[in-house]
Amino acid sequence: MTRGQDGLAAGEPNALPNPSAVGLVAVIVAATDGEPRALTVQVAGQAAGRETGLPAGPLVPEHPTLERGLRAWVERQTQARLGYVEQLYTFGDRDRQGDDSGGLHSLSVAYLALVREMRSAGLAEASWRNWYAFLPWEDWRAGRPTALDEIEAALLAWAGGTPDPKLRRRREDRLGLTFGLGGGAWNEERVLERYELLFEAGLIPEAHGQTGEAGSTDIATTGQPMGFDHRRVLATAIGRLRGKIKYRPVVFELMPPTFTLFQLQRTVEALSGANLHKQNFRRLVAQQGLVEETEEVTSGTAGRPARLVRFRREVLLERPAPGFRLTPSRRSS
Amino acid sequence: MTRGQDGLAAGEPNALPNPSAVGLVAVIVAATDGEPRALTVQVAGQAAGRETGLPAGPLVPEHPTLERGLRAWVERQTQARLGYVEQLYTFGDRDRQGDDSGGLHSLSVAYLALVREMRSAGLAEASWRNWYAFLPWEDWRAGRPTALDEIEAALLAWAGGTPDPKLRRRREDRLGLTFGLGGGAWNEERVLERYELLFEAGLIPEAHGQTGEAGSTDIATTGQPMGFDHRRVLATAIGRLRGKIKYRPVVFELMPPTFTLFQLQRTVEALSGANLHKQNFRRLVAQQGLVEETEEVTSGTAGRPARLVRFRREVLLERPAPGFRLTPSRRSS
DNA sequence: CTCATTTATGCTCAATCTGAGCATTGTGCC
DNA sequence: GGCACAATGCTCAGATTGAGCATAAATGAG
Repeated sequence: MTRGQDGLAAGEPNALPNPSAVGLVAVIVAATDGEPRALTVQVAGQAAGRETGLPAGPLVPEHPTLERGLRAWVERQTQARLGYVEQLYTFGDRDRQGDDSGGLHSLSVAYLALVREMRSAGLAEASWRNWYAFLPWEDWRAGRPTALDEIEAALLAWAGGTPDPKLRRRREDRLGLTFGLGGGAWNEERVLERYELLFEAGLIPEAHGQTGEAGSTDIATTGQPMGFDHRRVLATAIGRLRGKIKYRPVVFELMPPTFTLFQLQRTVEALSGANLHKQNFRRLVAQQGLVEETEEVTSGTAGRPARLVRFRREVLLERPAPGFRLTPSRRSS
Repeated sequence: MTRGQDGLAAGEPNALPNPSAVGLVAVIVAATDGEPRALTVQVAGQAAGRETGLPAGPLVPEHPTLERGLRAWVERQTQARLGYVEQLYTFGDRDRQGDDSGGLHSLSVAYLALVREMRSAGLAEASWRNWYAFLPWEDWRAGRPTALDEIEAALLAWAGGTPDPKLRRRREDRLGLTFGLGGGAWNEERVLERYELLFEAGLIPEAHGQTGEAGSTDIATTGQPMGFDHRRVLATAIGRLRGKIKYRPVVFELMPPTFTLFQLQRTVEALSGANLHKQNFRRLVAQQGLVEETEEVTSGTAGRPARLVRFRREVLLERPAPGFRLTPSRRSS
């Protein structure tokens, strides 16, 4: 098992060679054409065959800092400067690791990284995938996701499927809180909680047999599975990012040097999974002073040409570094 | 080095026995009489003698989940139900671990826990300490901390102490961003960034020699040191908690079953380190529906008796689970 | 060339939300 | 009784928000 100088070996199967080893996982996010993408790799699955997963590998003590090591590795893989890197969470569940053959604990330290360009040059087995392929119920941009009809039915059945009235009540409460069932609102940040609920309810194939019930495994409804519980990591990343853009100007790390306000809006919408009121969005960006105009305007596209703007890096040094408040509109179909 | 059944051994020196081991660290927070406290223990210092630190110990694979294991351990130690547990961060800097004798990487997974009662029964070497003893510049409740005068002077000297004009500019920018120097505002959430800046500037004794400069080490100014870079963990916890109370009703985990609105306000102020406008605070709590009145009122204290209220647990199931927006007032001296 | 379509941009308006205070009401204490 | 100290009620102006209306400036179909 010789490795190069990389701490993380992306293309390789990431079955942990040493059960007590610590691993790194990265959710590397880009946004192109208004779609949110995550870098995925093909890994050796638990069963035979290969399956999709996130870039991951064992932690090697090459760099003085976890983040520094991750940064260097990702930048080499994606040929892109990392605009933003954030530690997400350290997962240590023995029952969710995928391989718990050894009795020893193994940890995965997960990171979120935002990149501007999406050339994945070199990396043969890696590809950028729309992240909603894995979590279809999270995309409300075209209105309520159709996947939710089936999901809700299955969840209600799951909640009602227990004889214990107290447990049933608790399950129903969780449904209301996470999926907005029973009059609650959809909170776009509760991505992880929704995934975990589906997992418990047996709707996630990765849970194979761990939770008694078995439900629909239609990929169009419950999304494409990933190896090693990596969908949980992805869900964590999306939820975190959706929260972050509201109070920190991190979206700009995904944008090209100059862009139009509408492109910016599309990107924010892609991340948050909801549509925004256009005029109010520009007003927000304007008064926060997040961007400055360039001389150029777009051309060739449909509609009136838009002015190109660029991110005002100075805002990072100003006030409580603002982001975007998200307020869904009814612009959807 | 026999240990009990506890994954974390609090009273014991936590010099990692195996340099590749993963450790847990916990910031256990309580609030009594309007003061924020953290549970501390005495540990064997890097040099001779004992010094203060946070409860920590090696991770043992006893529980299926990291959080579950930490929860069980803390509850046993503090004799209190943990209201809230949150993973903070995983620290992996080789140059900050305190002992980096072995070449291997060692990680510390840090957790934040909130407890209601503060009986630390049993635990001989543990004690609750006002967390501002370790970070005196973070407490603005009695007005601008006097410690800041000296700190600012030292920081300005540090920033100006480099010949490279670009580096100097960057340092000054960071001073403005974190400490509000040069016209910026004080952002109470940037606790960690402030600590790290002081660390870099050589004002933190724990940095002994790692950063060239050596500055004031007056404890009243730069706070009481901790072993193993645990002050960084504490700073992370405080910053995180200060952010959290603004949008999640976590303060209530620190309150007794019933309390007055003013006690609640005192607790929020203790955590955030800033004073709030009283009338607006109650208005906020009222319209958010965070509490419900009880029959009882206080007596024996100075001033008009206050109505006792209790937390409405139902809000956890309602809307985007609100917290407190903090807006400092000028009530301070 | 003209019109329908599409996107960009400017502006308005009412409903809230916020930050700051003023005023009044109860209690324990001297 | 008069004070000091809290608890509560209410007001008010300014800023923020959520929703639209209206207009301008391109492209592409016919």
